[in-house]
Amino acid sequence: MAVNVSIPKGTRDFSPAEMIRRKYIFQTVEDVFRLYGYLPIETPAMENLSTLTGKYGEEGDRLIFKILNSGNYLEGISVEDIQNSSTAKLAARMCEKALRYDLTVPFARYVVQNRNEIAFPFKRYQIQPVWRADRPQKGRYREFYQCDVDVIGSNSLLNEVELIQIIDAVFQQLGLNITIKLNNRKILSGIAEVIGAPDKIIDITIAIDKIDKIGIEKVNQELESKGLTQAAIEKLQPILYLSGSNEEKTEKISGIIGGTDIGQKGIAELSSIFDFLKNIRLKTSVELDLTLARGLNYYTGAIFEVKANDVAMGSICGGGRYDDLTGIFGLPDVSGVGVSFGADRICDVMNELKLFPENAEISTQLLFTNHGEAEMIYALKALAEIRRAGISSELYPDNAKLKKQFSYADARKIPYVASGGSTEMQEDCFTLKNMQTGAMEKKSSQEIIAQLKK
RNA sequence: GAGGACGUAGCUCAGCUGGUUAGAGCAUCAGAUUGUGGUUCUGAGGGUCGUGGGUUCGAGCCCCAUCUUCCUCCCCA
Repeated sequence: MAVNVSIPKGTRDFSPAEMIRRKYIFQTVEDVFRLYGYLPIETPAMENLSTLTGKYGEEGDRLIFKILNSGNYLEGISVEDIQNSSTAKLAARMCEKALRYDLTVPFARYVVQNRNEIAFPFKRYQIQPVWRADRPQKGRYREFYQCDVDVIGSNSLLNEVELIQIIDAVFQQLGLNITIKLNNRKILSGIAEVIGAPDKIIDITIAIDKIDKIGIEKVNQELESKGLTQAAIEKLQPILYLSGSNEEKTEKISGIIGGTDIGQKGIAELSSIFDFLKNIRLKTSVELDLTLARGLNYYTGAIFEVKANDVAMGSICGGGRYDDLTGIFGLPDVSGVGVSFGADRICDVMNELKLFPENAEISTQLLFTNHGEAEMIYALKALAEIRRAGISSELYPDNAKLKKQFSYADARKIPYVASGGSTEMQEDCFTLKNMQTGAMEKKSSQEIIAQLKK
């Protein structure tokens, strides 16, 4: 036997049973996207490395899978280059392509490249795998599927509201209890400005994002280590302690950062989203969470995150508004907003909660047993007839022992087995066995169709 | 990038303070039963104990290295 075969770290094979579950999620998500008027696109698995670098922050750049140039990838690189350049610089010279890290940046590139053919506002969805050179662990893979919905070319906050509706609809259909967390980058910028550290916005947001995990003490320590003054940290405290209803929180934060232009804008956006939501019946609660930061650099307005209520798992859906992502590629003043559903994590959560229907993997309804040449032709005729009636059915390919053929039906959870031997051939019928009850009855192919159509 | 745990049959695992030929359950295949599965009984196949090195008369077990998987941090879907 055996060479030791395996697949790369953080990647997975999917069995038929798993694929049925995954397809169920993809189908649900896609149906909702279509219902809201979004259209599908796909982009290549690989992009030019330069398209991707610099969009995801320092950490993100490190996690991009790079593709070594074909041919002599060392061409033009000297020993001194290797000794003196950073690995990132060398990688840029040896790798002009990379695997996509998310679907938003390739989408922005697509929009810029096809701007003349696109009718704005452009509503698209995209369900494809992405790759990250991260260290795998629970709910974290190196290859995983994102299901993105975005609308680009519209500043209206209605889009944010629509995305919240989509999130609500998807998870309601999947039967998952979730919480939608909402925040706004402008509010975070306002906070940074008020406490006199506008350049520290990223450090601040990353630190306060951790408040649930590591507690206020450690957050303050981290802020200090990032070079924030004691006075600034002091000013930040009431914001970290904020509690109450969304309105109460909005009011309090408004009192603190309402003086800044950017802060005021952020609050206005947030309030108008909440105003919209009052008129819509949602099953899920939307919660203002000022500690929600999200690391991706390109967000400028609303930011979303969805967590499953009953399972410990990272976010299963996230996104936000990006005002200038296309600007980087030469198409300024086009704002977009979108969210991404993490299909793999959703699948993990649903598995843990046993939310998948038990008999989802039943595909074949009827198996014909095989008794030899003449009987095979006899069965084949009926098989074609039954398939024309839309009943998924198959004929066992080998004249094996019946025990084996029935075991196969059993293993495949096929509910009915039809046998046609010499006796049945004379009467122009089959013996149909109900595998659950064990009952057997002689039936013509038409009667079989009638029975299984029920 | 930092830290921790695991690795024995296709799968889940047992294997005593180091001691003959490494076990069990499930799965697979065959038979009991030559046109009827899921229950039962009998039998069979399947292992360089993750890999490499070391200690020892002797290593699945101890030591070192390495790889993998899982988990935590960082970050994220």
